[in-house]
Parts: sequence; C-alpha cells; structure tokens
Amino acid sequence: MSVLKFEPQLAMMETESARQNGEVKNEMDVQPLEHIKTENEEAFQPQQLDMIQETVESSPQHVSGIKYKKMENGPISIQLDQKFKENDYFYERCEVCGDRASGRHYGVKSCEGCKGFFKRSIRKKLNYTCRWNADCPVTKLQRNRCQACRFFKCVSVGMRADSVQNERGPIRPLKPNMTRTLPLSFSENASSALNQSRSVNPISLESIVNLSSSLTSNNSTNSAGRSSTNQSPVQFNRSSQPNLSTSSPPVTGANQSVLNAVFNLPSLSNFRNLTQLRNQTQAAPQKVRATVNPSSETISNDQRPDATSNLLSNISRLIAKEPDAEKNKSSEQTGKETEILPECILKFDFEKPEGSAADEQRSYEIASRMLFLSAKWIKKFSGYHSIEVEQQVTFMLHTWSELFLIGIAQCISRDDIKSISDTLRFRLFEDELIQDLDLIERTVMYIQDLELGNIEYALCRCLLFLNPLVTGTRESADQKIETLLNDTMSKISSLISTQRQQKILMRINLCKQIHKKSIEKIFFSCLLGTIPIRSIVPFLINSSIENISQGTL
Amino acid sequence: MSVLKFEPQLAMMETESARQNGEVKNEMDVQPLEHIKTENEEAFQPQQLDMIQETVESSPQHVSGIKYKKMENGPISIQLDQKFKENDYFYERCEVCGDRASGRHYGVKSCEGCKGFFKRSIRKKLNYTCRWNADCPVTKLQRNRCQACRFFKCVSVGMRADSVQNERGPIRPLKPNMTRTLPLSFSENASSALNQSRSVNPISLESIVNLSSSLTSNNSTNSAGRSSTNQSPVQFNRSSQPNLSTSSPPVTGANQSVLNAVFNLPSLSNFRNLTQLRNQTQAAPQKVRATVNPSSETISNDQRPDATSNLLSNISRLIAKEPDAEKNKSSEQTGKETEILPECILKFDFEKPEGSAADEQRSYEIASRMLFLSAKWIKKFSGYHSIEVEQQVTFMLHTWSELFLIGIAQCISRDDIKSISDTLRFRLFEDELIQDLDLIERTVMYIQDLELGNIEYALCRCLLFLNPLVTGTRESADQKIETLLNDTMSKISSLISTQRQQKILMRINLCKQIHKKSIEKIFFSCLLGTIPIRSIVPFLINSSIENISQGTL
DNA sequence: CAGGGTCACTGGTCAC
DNA sequence: GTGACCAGTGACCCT
Ligand SMILES: [Zn+2]
Ligand SMILES: [Zn+2]
Ligand SMILES: [Zn+2]
Ligand SMILES: [Zn+2]
Repeated sequence: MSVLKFEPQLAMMETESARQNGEVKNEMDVQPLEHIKTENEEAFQPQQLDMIQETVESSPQHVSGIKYKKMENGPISIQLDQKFKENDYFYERCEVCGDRASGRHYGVKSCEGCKGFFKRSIRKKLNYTCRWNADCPVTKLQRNRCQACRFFKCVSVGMRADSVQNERGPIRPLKPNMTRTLPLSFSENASSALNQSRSVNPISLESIVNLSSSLTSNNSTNSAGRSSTNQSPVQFNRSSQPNLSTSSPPVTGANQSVLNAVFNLPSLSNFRNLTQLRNQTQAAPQKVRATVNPSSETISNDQRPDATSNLLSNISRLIAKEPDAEKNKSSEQTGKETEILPECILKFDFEKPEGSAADEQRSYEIASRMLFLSAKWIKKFSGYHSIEVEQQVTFMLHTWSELFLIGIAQCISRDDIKSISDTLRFRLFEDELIQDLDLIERTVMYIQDLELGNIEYALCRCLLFLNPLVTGTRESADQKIETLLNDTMSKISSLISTQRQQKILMRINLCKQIHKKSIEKIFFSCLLGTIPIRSIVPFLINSSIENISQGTL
Repeated sequence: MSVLKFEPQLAMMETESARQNGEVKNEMDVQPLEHIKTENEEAFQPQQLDMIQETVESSPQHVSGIKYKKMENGPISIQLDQKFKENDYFYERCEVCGDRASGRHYGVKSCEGCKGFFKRSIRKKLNYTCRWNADCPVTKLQRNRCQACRFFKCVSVGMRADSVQNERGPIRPLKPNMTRTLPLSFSENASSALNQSRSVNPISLESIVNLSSSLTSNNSTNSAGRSSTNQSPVQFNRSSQPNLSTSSPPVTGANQSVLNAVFNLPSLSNFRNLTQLRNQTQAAPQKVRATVNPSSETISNDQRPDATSNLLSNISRLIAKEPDAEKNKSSEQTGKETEILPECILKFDFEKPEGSAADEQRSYEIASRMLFLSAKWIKKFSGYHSIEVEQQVTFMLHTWSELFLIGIAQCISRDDIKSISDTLRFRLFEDELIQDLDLIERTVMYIQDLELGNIEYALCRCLLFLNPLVTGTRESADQKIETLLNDTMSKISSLISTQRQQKILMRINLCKQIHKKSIEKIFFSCLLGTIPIRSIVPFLINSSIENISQGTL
C-alpha cells in the first residue's frame, strides 16, 4: 500500500526537467512516512492504513473549498465525517503559519500567503531583519508582523529555495474590458494587424509567413542547431538557474543587518512536552498554536511525508531527544569522564537518516542535521561554560563550517561520505566547487584516518570552537576563550601522546582551509538558495536555547 | 554557426518583412559566441562552455535530474556519474527548447512541456505577443519567459497544428464541449477580440496553422539535421574534476598572455652572473627562459610614478635586490642551526621597502615582496627536499596565503601592521573584506604574540607548506609529504615544549581560515586587477629559480 | 509510439 | 507588500 509511485519514477528516468513535480516527488519518495499516495482522488479508499491514526481524509475534492483540495500525500486518514469536512479541521494546515494550506508549495504544505511570501523573498533576495527578539510568533494572524521571523520559519520548515523558478514573462492581462494600451499600438494594429506588422516588437503574421517559407529549405537547420546550443544572450543567468545557490553570491552589503537579526522558533519550547508522545515529528509549531488554534491536535498526528528534508523536523527531532540528554546529564554529574569532559560536551549523537547513501535528499538531510547538531552542541558547551548567547552566535558564525566538517568526520562512515560526495558532485557546475567538494572529502577522511575516539572528537570540537580571534579586540585575543582553549589543550596533553597531538591539531585545523561559502553552496544551497548561513545562525542558536535552559545542558 | 551563410533567403526576408524576428533569432542561434553568459558565470573558462551549458541545461532544477540519474547506480563512483552524463546525450532533445524529448509530437521531437504548450496554444487559439524583441531564447530554462517566442519556435521547427486534434473531453465524465470544433477559426471569440485590440501584433492562429502546414514537408528533415549538430557526447566530465584540484589550475588564455607579458622579464638573466653556484636545485627547465630576453635592465631601473601598481616594477625591484641578499647569504654558509633546519630553509629575509608605514603604495609593495619571498622560500625548501617544480606550483597554489600571512607575522612589526591595515582598510568597500582584513590583522598579531624565533617560524612555514591533502589521492594523503610533515613535527617536539607546541600549531593554523580571495582582493587586486593569484603562481615559482640558483640559497 | 487528459504544482495579477 | 485568485505548465498516465 505504501508508496505507489516510488519505483516507477526511479526506474524510469523521468524527464529531468521536472520542475516542481520532480522535486516534490523526490521528497516524497524519501519519505518513509508516506503511506499512501492517492493516485486520483477516486483512488483513495477508506482502506485501513496500518497506522493507528484516526485522522481521516475524506473523499477529497468535492468538499467545499475548491481551492483547497486535500493534499494527497498527507497523512491520510480515511473516513471523515461531514462535519469535519465542513470545518477547517479537515484541511491541511500551513506548516509555516497554521493557516489553511492550499497545497504543497516549495516542498511544504503551506498557505497562499506563505507561498507568495517565500517566492517574493527568494526572488528579490530580500534581507529581513527582526526588530524584536527573535521570538515573533508566526501565525495566521501575526505572520505579517515580522518578515524575518516568517521567512526563517519558512526555511526551517523546509521550503526549498531552488523550487522557486525564474521569473516568467508577464502573462497576458486578463482584464475583461479594459483596453489596455500596452504598447502604443492599439489603433494601428487592431485594424491592420495582419498587414502592418512593421512595428517594432510584435511578431507579425507576415514575418512569420515569410520567415517560415525561408526556413523551409534549410533555415530550420540553423534554428535547430542553435536551439540545441542554446546560448541565450539573455539576462537571467543560467548559472543561477540550474542551481541558484551555487552561483549567485549572497548579499554582501547588507550582511551586517542580517546578522543582527535574531531568529527564533518560539514554539519549540512548548514542544518539549510533547516529546514523549510517540509522534515527535515536526508538528511542533502547530502545536503551539494549539492554544490559538483548537484544531492543532489533528495536525499533530499528521505525519508529514516530507519530513526528512524538513529543517524544522530536524529541530524537533533533536529536541525530542532532549529528555534523554537530560538523563544523561544527571549521570554526568557523577561522571567518571567528567574529569575530562562533562557528558554534555562529550555527547554528539548524530541520527543518520535512513535511506540510500546515494540519495540526494538524504545527503542534504545529513548536512542539515549536522548543522543543527552542531548548534545544539554549541549551546550545551556554551551553557556549561557560561558563554552568552550573543557570543555563541558570533562563534558559530565563525566556526560552523569547522564543526560541521568534524561532525561529518565523526559521525559519517567513509563509504557514506564517498557516496554523498559523488551524489552531490552531480549538482555542481563550478569547477571551484567541485574541487572544494573533493577537498572536503579528503579532509574529512584524513581526519578519520586518525581514528579518534569520542572524547578526542569532543576535545577537537572544543579546539575548533574556541577561536580566540572571533571575539578578541584588535589588541588582544579574548582572554576567557583563550583560557578555555588552554584548558582544553591541557586536557589533550594529559590524554594524548605528543606525536598524536600534533597530528590531531594539524589535521583538524585543515577544516579551516575550506571556505564556508563552498560548504554553503554544496550542502545548503538547495534549502537556502542565496540566503547565507550566517543569516540563519542566530536562528539556529536561538531555536535551541530552550533545550538548554530546560535541562539539556 | 556556419549556418549563417546558408541563407541568402533570410537576408532577403528581413528587409522585406518587417520584423526580423525570425532572423534575429536565427542569427543568434548560429552564434557560437553566445556561449558567454552575460550575468555571472562568465568568469569561467571559455573552452568548456559548450559542455557546461549542456550540462547545465540537462540538469533541471536540481532534484529531478539527479533523481533519475542516480537511482540506478546507487552508490556509485565517479565513473558511473560520467557514464550517466553521457547517457544524457543519448536522449533525444527537444527541438524547441533542448530539453529531453519524450518522443515525436506534432511532427517534431519534443519534450512534454513543448508538446503540451503547443497543444494548448492551438486549442485555445491563443494570441501571444512578445514583449521584447521577438528574439527571446527558447531553452529549457527560459522557455516560459515568452510564450510568443516559444510558440514561434514550435512552429518554426515544424510542429503541425493540424496534428492537434479536437478536444476529447474528460475521459471520465464525458463533458460536451461545444465551443470550438477546430482550432482554425480566427475571429469569433469575444475574448480573442479583446485580446487583439489590446495586443500589438498578435500572432494569428490561422496564419500559423497555414504556415505550419506549408512547412510540414521538409522541416522535420531540417530539424533532424540540426539536432545532430551540436551535441557531441564529449563534454567535460565532472569526474575528472576532483583531481583537478590537486593539480595546478589552468591558466586561462587571456591571462596567460598577460602574464607572459609581465613575467617574461629579461632582467632575470642578468642576475645570473651575480651568484655563486651553491645550488643544486631544480632550476633547470625555467632557466632556459632566462636567457631569452636581453632588454631587462631598462626596466629594472625604470621607476614609474605609479610603479606600485605595476607588477613589472615590483618584480624588477625584487630582482634588483638580489645582490644584497647574496651578501647575507655568505654568512649563512656557516649554519650552526643547520642541524635542525638547513640554512636555506631557515632563511627568510624580508627587505622592507623604505617609506612611511601609512603609505598605501608601500603597503602593496610589502605584500608583493612577501609573496615573492614566499615563492622563493618554496623553491629553496623544495630544492632541498627534491620536490618537483610542478608539485611546488601545486603546493603554492594551496598554501600561498598561509605562507604570506606567517611571513607577515615574522617580518612586519606590529605597528607597521596596524598602519598598513588602516591604510588598506580605506580602500575597501565591501564589509566582508573589511572584516577579513580585520581578521587578518588579528591573526597575524596573535601569532606574533608567541614571539617565535626564526627557527620556529621556519618550522611553522614547513608545517603550513606541507599540506598532505594538496597532492593526496582520494584514498590517502601524499606519503612523501606526510613523512616530511612528520619529520618537521618531530623537530618541533624536540625543540619546543608541549604546551608551546600546541599554541603554535593552533595559531599558525588560524591562517587557514582566511580565505585566499580576501587576501587577493585586499593586498593584490591593486596590482593584479582581476587576475587571480593562482594564475601567477607558476610564474612565481619559475621566476624565482634564478634567484635561488644564483646564490640566494 | 503518438495522440489524448489530468491535476499538483508553478507563475502572475491586482484589489486590498 | 500581501494573498485570494486564476492562467499556465508538464510529468504521468491512458488510449
Ligand atoms: Zn502560511
Ligand atoms: Zn521577528
Ligand atoms: Zn521543449
Ligand atoms: Zn519573445
């Protein structure tokens, strides 16, 4: 019963051109959760799902809203009472704001508003700044209060920037009566459109005819040849096209303001309570709204199919583990290893997404989770050492790539790395990026050659994180950080032979030579488009604040 | 490209029939030159454009393309990738947009998109108007930008309107559609009337239909011929890319010439005499070149007013200084420290240009000299350890920035650094660069805080230079380099306390976190303009040979 | 294989 | 700028 289409797509090479469809599909494919895919509306059958959920999906379309159709992949349900249909409960909700969703957009069930907002944001490469405290709620009623928070909610929920297409030509104005004098031509053309086709732009009938005749013989050859070559002098940069991300340089000028923006998912804290529920998926945000929105529960049962590529889901998942972490922490107290490192700093549990190593989605998923896990670690480390949140953000801005890489080295097997590397290499079109990916691969494996233990990895993470230049003044490095760094090095000295120490230090520092931009483009461009990671760092740190304050640490 | 010649007809056409739509298009089509991409991207190597484009196009938005490609291969290897890519070329391409064709539709190999588009256009009797110059490129990525041009392209490659059948109505419900029986009629719809009045020069459906039918006979043939034209299965393989990184990046044609102009300095030959031949080194191959040019002296004496921005003058000046360097060298001979490091490796004599520290020109001069001195050191080091010239280039490509920074740390006083930093900061307009300059300043000073001795600096230089990943294979790092690196670390161990070792290793590696591009822009853009340093690295290595061979060593 | 249709997704529009 | 609303697109599937 599960995924009907799973295979066909894969097997067949469907056309690559796949725009939206392809993507969505992909996501779906990876979804383990997706149990049913209704081919047609009709197809839906009340057949029972294996799941226990009582959520129901009624027969789709005829329901009231024309616009709002049921989304097929949803977590389904079977029978729905009329009354349910009647009210909003029945409809899917926007994962961003909780409003009624109108379908999947950019990979996420979302409402028209959030869809349009996201599109505009990506298209215009807007940089938003939150003027408050990163905790602006993003709900139907308040979503327009803060663009920054709304946008990052979109991203965190998994909207994919690369699903936003190029601008198209303006569509013909659909106005019924208004005679729009678009191009001057009105009078002339109307009357003698056929004959007078001399005007500048328009394709005239004559020209077409003539041309066609001329083409008949051999011209067509030309055009054909050209079409294949396809060089267009146009304006849209192709480069950005294939993968927006890889090429387009992120905004440089306005960085500062972006950096100031602080992003936060308020809902996360609430979510904690729910973690015990078996379903710990990303439903969180909506849950919060539960107070506002009575219908949320229904949603909470909802198993989004595309959870895997969902940033938010990552957060949720991480948080879900928190309780365990706390328990561990208690043990830390007594910790045997505490002498060296507290458990909270030592811990770095990466949950690998299931699926084929060669799966592109999974690769991005891994990258995404690693970034979140790094942020989480930073929070824990910082909590333990009383480093302020602002500083955490600053440090992460400078060291996220290094933590990311060493995280990969620690948690991903060599074979996996090779597969991922090969998979991602496919998407790259810039030589430079390909080379950097290669360098990344070798760097990570070179570190793995050391076969570091978890404690060693933890110490290395500390070393990379504790960069005294990040917060130092012009005159001198940050003393506190320096001290922590020295402490860490002392620990290393006491545990590891000099020779191994040297190797470790040299190798882990090789992570620094990989440019952050490259990592962004290779691993995160798909989700973020042109949005630089530095813009979401504050968000990452803040979103995990709750975890820590509530006991993770 | 060659196509242009074919059509006398076309030429005629354009004059007479107003618009040159067709023609313009054709012309463009034929243009080979158009490979150049306007927006971004063009920075790349011209040579591979063809393939790049192909690649780009074929990969759609992202996911989809990959999806279908990768499935089969699973884990894959690079080779597989390649194979896949090649496979792409086997597929028929849409003659309209170049996307992958799904078969023949309406008489033309075309993709699903164009098929549907054409059908809809005919069925709905759409009137399209190009808002631009009727020469919009019709490619996979841009086909939706202009319906008029896309439609025209469809017609021009021979799609037959009469192959479009009547609407059949919904399969299921059977809906009676009475409205239009045949696509041909022109005037009857109210809506169409409205549209016409509004639009400038609508493409009349009728005319098109007629036209297409007339074209029918031979167009297909043409198109076929064309399709064969461009796609050469060749293309560049990404797979080869990875390895590229290890080797020296290709110098683009344009740069090459420039560089030759700059570096074919005759002056080098003159200095040959000056030295004693202590050298055993590898200078041989390049040596040859030295003899070539006689006129050098003039240049060396020449002091251009704007000399600072003149690379040539810098080189000349540096060369001119050699004699002094030699004198110092004599003292070296007796190396006492040779036990640890040979004098040739230990030595790193930087000659500061005279003048005010705040002088901008002097700042660039310092940077320039430091780069040259680093190259010189590399030569010496490599000579001593029998590293081949090619490898030297590769290593310098990867490590020049680090050597540059540590050189600054060793040779430039704190005050000078501050002055230089302040001076250069003035010229920067990008926030990012300013921040990087700031980071550079702090990094260098942080290293200086260690108050390293010359031996230590030399050892550090070795550590930074000996990057095993630069030449390693995918599977393992370079063994020879690794050994040298280990030797160096052993020396460090024997000389320096563990604690200090750690600090040194951590701090010097901070140099890696500064992106080469930033250093280029900050310190060398003035001299090099847009020429990347990687392009001149081979010349640096080669040009310093003489110096070395002549006794500097 | 080449016609058809479908409908989940894009995009753009224009009162608000 | 927002978002309810549609026109258009194209991967899939059927005939
Ligand atoms: Zn929403
Ligand atoms: Zn906000
Ligand atoms: Zn096409
Ligand atoms: Zn056009």
